[in-house]
Amino acid sequence: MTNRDDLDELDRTVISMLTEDGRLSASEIAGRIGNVSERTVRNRIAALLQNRHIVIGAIPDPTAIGRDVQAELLIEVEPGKADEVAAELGEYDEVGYLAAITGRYTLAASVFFDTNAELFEFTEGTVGKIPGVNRVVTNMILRMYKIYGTRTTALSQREPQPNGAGRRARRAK
Amino acid sequence: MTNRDDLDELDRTVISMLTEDGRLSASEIAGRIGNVSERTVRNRIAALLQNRHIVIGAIPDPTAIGRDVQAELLIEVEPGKADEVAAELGEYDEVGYLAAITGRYTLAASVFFDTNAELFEFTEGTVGKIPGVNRVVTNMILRMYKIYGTRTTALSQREPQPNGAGRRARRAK
DNA sequence: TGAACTGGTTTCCGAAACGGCAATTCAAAT
DNA sequence: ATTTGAATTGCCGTTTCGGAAACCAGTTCA
Repeated sequence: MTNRDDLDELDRTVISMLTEDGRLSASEIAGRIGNVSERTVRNRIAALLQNRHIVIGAIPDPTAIGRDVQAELLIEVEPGKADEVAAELGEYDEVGYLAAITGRYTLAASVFFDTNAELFEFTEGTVGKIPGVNRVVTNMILRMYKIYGTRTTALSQREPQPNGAGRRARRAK
Repeated sequence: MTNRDDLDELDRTVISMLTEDGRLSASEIAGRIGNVSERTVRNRIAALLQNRHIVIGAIPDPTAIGRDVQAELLIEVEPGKADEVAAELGEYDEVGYLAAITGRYTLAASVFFDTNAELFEFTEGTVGKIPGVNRVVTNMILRMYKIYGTRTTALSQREPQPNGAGRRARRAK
């Protein structure tokens, strides 16, 4: 299982660096920190991933990839069935965020679709029919500012990364 | 600026693979796809990053790193000031998610803190005092199931990644 | 029609990073 | 002080990366 509270200073430093840029090399990280061998950093990263303290992944800007229909769902679930319903919802990769909360509703979720029809089908046809779901409130997301700690285009109108090229593709294979 | 709708099939495929594992090598990706040179994949990735279509980063499991106090904020903002307030809130890295929504409230946010005191200080001292903010509703997050498309420990009780070591650190440097 | 152009793709290459292994060092326990 | 389990480190062959130049369409313009 995942242990908490067993992260030391080094782990936290590594995590915060990787949060900024998940593709940083171990040697780069070690270099910035100092007094740590590049090999150790590599070990730590491997362990962090292995224990699922972190996950390294690409976070697409939803609108940039065509998922233009975004919504926040508030779901009222019959008492005692939250975990169950959540497990079911978690299976859909259109669900980007899902949590149990206090207050009027039981679950809060962020969902991304290509079309309104798909969203409707999801709320009505899928969520609404899960046993234990008593109510589903849908609030459309008008603008996404930040998504998992990462600013989206709505907020990041700053300079592009000082990275590689900036060409765009036209022909696919 | 960030262009949308200029992603072709290859881009989407690459993105979906990187979403699963942000550390996949270009050659690995190219290999799985076929008919594409490893170099091209590398070019595409560079472009995707450069245009901010995607961001690759480590996504820490909040509870795993000690951010045990998580909450959903619903914020009512004076008409016309949503962007402004959002820009301000987006600066805080305790804010992991932020979006403008339809419905009773203007903004929805997910925030992570180490202690209740910090959360309180944030809602009362920070958010509450931003000009244009009329109301702040705080719902505690009792359980996080999924965070940016990635299942958290609450849902991911499956096998660890077939990765490197599983040792744990004890001594920091 | 064909030459110049443009922009992505591909190849090539040296430098850097990675993964596995074994030796080493450290800290806690006896 | 000795033992012991675990993390750190160095080493090495393999893989991956970054840069530059050649390559190849499709497009524009004479």
